[in-house]
Amino acid sequence: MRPTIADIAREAEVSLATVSRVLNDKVEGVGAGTRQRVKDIIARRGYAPCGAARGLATGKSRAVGLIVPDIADPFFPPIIKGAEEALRSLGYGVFLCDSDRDLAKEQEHVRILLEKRVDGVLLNSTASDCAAQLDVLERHGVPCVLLDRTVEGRASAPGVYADNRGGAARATGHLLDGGARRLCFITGPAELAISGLRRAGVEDAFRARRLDPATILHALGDYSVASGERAVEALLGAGRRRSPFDAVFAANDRMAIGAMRALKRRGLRVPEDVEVIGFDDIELATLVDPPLTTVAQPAFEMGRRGAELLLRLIAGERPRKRTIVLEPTFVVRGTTRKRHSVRREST
Amino acid sequence: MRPTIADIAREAEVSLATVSRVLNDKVEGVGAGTRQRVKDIIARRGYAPCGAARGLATGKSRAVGLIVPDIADPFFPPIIKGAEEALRSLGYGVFLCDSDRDLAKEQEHVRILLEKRVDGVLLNSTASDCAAQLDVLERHGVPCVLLDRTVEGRASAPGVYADNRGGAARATGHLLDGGARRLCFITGPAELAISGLRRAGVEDAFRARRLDPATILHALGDYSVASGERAVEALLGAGRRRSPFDAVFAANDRMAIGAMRALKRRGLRVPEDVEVIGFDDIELATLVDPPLTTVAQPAFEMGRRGAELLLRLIAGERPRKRTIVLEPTFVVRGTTRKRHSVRREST
DNA sequence: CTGTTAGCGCATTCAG
DNA sequence: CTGAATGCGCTAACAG
Repeated sequence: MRPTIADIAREAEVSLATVSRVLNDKVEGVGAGTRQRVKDIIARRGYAPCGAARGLATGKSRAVGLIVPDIADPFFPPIIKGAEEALRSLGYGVFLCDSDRDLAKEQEHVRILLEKRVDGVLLNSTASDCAAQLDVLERHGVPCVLLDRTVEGRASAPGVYADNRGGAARATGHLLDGGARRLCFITGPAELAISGLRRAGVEDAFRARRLDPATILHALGDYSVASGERAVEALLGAGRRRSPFDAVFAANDRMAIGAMRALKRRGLRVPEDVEVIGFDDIELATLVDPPLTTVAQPAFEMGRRGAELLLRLIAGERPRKRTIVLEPTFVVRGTTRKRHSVRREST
Repeated sequence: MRPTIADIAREAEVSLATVSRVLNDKVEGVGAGTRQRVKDIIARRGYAPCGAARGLATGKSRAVGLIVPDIADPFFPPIIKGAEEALRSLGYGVFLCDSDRDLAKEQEHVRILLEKRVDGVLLNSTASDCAAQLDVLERHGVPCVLLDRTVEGRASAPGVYADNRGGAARATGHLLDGGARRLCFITGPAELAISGLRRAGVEDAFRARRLDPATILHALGDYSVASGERAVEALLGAGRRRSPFDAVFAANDRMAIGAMRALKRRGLRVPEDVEVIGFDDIELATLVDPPLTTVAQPAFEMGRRGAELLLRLIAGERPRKRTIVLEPTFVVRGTTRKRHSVRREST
C-alpha cells in the first residue's frame, strides 16, 4: 500500500498538519528540526503526495490541457516543448490532446479535460470557429489561452500569436521588389483566420507597391506537402506553356515544399524560373534542396509565452496585455534569387 | 460554482447514490425513467463529474503518463498519436513528458507522474539504463510498458518494440548483395540498447555472407541530422582521396539524411558513388532527393499496441505475452541502386 | 511552533 | 429500485 500523509505523521510522531506544512513548504509553523526529520522520512519512504486528494482539497489540479491539430505536423512540436518546459518547472502536468484536425474530437477533448479538472487550457484549435469551446471552458471557469489563433468576435480572448499579416507582407514584398510579378499564393484552410490574415498581408504588399492584388493566383491547400504539390500541378496545367507565375508563396513550409516538388518535376528551376517562399521555418525547410526561404515563426516561444500567460490567468491575475503578438523573422535562403539593389521597405 | 453530484441529485429529487449510478452506467439499480431524468439534467447543466473526487474514491485516475526523449524528433509523434488514440477512446488522459534526452529530467517526470497518480506509464526512455525508473514505478504499483526499448536485466519487462536486429540485417544484406563491400555504419548513442541491436544486425549480415565484420567503419551519432553529417565528413577526411566506403547505413533516417548532405557537398553521388540507407521511415525520408531507402518502423502501431498492453496491465490482467515484437519493413527508394540480379561486383 | 477538525466530491457499502 | 452513511488523502481554518 502506498504510504499516506498519516503514515508519515505517525512515523515522525507529529500531526498530519505538520507533515502537510512541510510538504507545501510553508515557511512558518514548523521548527527546523521537525521539518528536517519529516523530510528525511518522506524521502526514505519514497512518499509521493496524492494529487487527487490535494486537488479535492484545494480545488487545483496542477494540470493543464494542451490541444493541437496534429502533432505529426512538425510545426507543433516546438510549441509543445515550449509550453511543457514552462509548465513542468512548476510541477504542472500537461495533458496532450491531438484533435486530428477534427473539431468533434476537439470538443470531446475539452469534455475530458473538464473532467480532469485541469486548471487551464492552451488551445491551438483546428478551426478559428472555436467559440463553442471557449464558451464551455468559460462557463466552467477554466481559463484558456489561444495559441497561434485569433477568433472572430473574441478579439479580446487571451492568446499568443505571430504577426501573420505583417510576415506575409514582408515575404511578398521581397518577391515583388525582386521583380516577381505573377504570384501564386497557396493558402491554408478557410476555417482558419490566420489563412485570411496571411492573404491580407500578401495583398497589403501589392497595394503598397501600387500593384493590383487581383492579379494574384490563388490556390487552396490544407497544410500538407501533397496539397502544395497538387495546387501547383493544377495551376501549371497539362500544357507545355511556360509557368503562369514566377513566384510561389505558400502559407506554410510543407506546402511550399510540395510546390517545389511539383515545380522540379515539371522541369522548372527554383529559384531561377520560379521563386518559392514558405511560412513557419520548420527543420525540414533547411534540409530541402535548395533550402527554403521562409517566414520564421517563434514556435517554441509561442508555447512558452502562452504557458506563462495561462499561469498568470490561473493565479487569478488580470494581465493588461491578454494578447501577445510575436514578430516573425524573414529568413532568406536558397529558393529566392539574390537581390542586388536596395529594396524598399514593405508595409 | 461548478455543479456537484449533490446539485444534480437535488434537482432530480433523488439521492446522490442514484446519480452516481447513472454516471457510471450501472445497469442495475436505477429505473429507466429516473435514469433518463437524471441524464437530462446532467446534460442541461453541463455537469462534468470531478475526476479528482472520483480518483480519490476509486483509486484510479484514468490518466497515464507518456515519456519520450524528444517530440521534435519526427520519429516520436506517430508513436504518441497511436497511444493517444487508443487511450482517448476510453476516456484516459495522457500526460505528455518530453525528457529532452536528459535522464535527470526523465526521473523528475516520473516523480511528477507519481504525484498525479497516473494509472500507468508508457516509457520511451532516453537511455536503456532506466531500471531506476522501472523500480520506482514498480514500488508504487504503477504498471509500465516500454516503448521501442529493451532494458538489460529486465528482459521480461512489458514492452513493445521492433525487431531492430533483423531489420538492420535485412538492410545490410541488401547493400552487400548489391555489391557494397566497404560499409560505414553510423550508430546511435551507446546508452541505447537498440543501438547495439542494430549494430549486431549489421554484423549478422556480414557473417551470413562470410564477410568480416571487422571491415565495417563505425561512426557515432546522436540521431540528429548534424551528427550524421559530421560523422561522414570526419570519415571522408580532408583529402581528395576517394571515399573509404561505398555504402552508409545509419541507425536512423535523420542521420542518414545528414550523411547524404555531407556526401553531396563532397561531390559524391548518391546512390551511384555511395549508397545510403536509414532507419525509421519518417515523412522526411520521402521528401529528400533522392528519396531515402530505409527500414520502416510501425511507429503508430507501436504506440497503439503499447497503450493496449498498458490498459490490460492496469485492468489487472497478466497477459501471456508481455513483450510484443513488431516487424519492420524494408522500403527501397532512391538512395540504393537498382538490383538486377544477384551479382557480385565491387564498385 | 504544533495539533484537531471539518470538509472537498464522489463511489460504495449496507439498509430498506 | 433507492437512500443514508462512510471514507478516500489532503488542506485549511481554528485552537492551544
